[in-house]
Amino acid sequence: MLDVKKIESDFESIKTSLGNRNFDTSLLTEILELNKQRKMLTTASETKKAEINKLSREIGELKKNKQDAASLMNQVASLKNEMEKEAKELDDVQLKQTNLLLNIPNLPDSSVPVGKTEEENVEEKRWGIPRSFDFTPVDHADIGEKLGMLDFEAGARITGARFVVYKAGIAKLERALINFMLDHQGSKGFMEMITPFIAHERSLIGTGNLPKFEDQLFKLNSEQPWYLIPTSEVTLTNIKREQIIEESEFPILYAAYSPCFRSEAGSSGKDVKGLIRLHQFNKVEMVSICSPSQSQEIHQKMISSSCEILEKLNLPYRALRLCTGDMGFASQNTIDLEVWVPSQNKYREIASISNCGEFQSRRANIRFRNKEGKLEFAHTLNGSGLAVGRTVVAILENYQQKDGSVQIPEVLWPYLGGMKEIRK
RNA sequence: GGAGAUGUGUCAGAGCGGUCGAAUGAGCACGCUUGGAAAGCGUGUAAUGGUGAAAGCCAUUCGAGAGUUCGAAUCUCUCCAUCUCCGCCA
Repeated sequence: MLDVKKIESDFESIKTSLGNRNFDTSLLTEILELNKQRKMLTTASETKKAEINKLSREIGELKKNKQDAASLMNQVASLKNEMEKEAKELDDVQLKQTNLLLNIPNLPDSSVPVGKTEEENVEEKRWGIPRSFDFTPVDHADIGEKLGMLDFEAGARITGARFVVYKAGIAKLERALINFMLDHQGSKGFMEMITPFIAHERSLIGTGNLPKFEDQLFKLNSEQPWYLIPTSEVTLTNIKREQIIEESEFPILYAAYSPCFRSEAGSSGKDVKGLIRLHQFNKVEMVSICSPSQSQEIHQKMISSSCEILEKLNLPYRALRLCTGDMGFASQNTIDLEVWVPSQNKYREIASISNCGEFQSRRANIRFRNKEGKLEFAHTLNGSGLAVGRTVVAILENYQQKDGSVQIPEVLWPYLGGMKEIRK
């Protein structure tokens, strides 16, 4: 959430910034207008309330002395009437303003390239050389199905399209990757966590998934407004919701494995085959909560940590700095990692690492006490480390053999009881 | 799921419906004291919003929300969380 005071004082630059995100900036004008009303109504109703409070004290005095207070009470009654009307208007205005604010994305950092679409993302790094095959590489879904270890039909039978059943060797590979990734992140100082996989509305507002992106979430049919989490970024970040943190605890570094649930509304026809786009997938996620002065450095740390995972797995990848038009709602600066997918002959997203600045902590009210003893909003960051299903895609495809078997990256051998390849 | 209890500031813990943003401890900060420290003494110790150049003033906040009342931490209702007992389970 943006600071209204900032919108007031830096109106033009914020307008440009959000324009670069393809955002309809007329909302900003509306917010300023509401803010004027808000201030007026606040002053008006508070003045009346002050008067009422004063009279009430006088009434108390009179009553104590057994004197007649009827005329004062009449005065209060009529003041109260007006005050309540104004207070109600104020509530309306405030609600409207908050709703608008909750729908405004974060401001891109000055280092973010300006651009309209993903075409204008900037490649910052390329690592590894895509393998040249002496046969035509098969896509991962076919590899998995031929091995009898990825069962999309069973997934559809149980639940529906975009669900899968992992079996035997590939199920083990998925589990091994989770463990490997958590161990790696742990070695970089990220505390391993297990969080709920269901979160309530306030948490999802905190991270920016609500109110704007409700159609991308699975909502439970429960008494409480509960949702399946789309990523454990939600739960990890909200661990500190409404909390005041001592600066000495910073930087907080968390890592968690969780399944992620996404409705994928609006993506019909995209990546219909295979593991790339499922309603449920596994991910290891990193989250950091830190002070503003630390956040850039932590961002870098998270990026290199995830890069190292790909390097240890010997998977070719590239890093992109997302342009203003392609960045996520809550982010002010995002690096995507894309892994090489031979069957598609291109790089596909496998991680997204974002610095959200104080955008989320304003929504979730995550604050810390700085050296002067004053309260300040913390910075939050999140990043994949990594998407596990897509890592399986990359391993199956990049390590496939002509006979349909798949070699296992050496770093995973200890996680698989010494198993070095997957074969039927 | 059933029964009961509780929810106050950084923590512990008071609080007759009016002068309570809230006693008292502890903690913390500063000062005095001391060769230095401890003890002792003194002072200070919330957030958010409005207004103001500032000092300040005003409003709101005692788990959350609604209500009763001229006036609510204090009364009523709903919800949430925690604890104890019972039931049911992984």
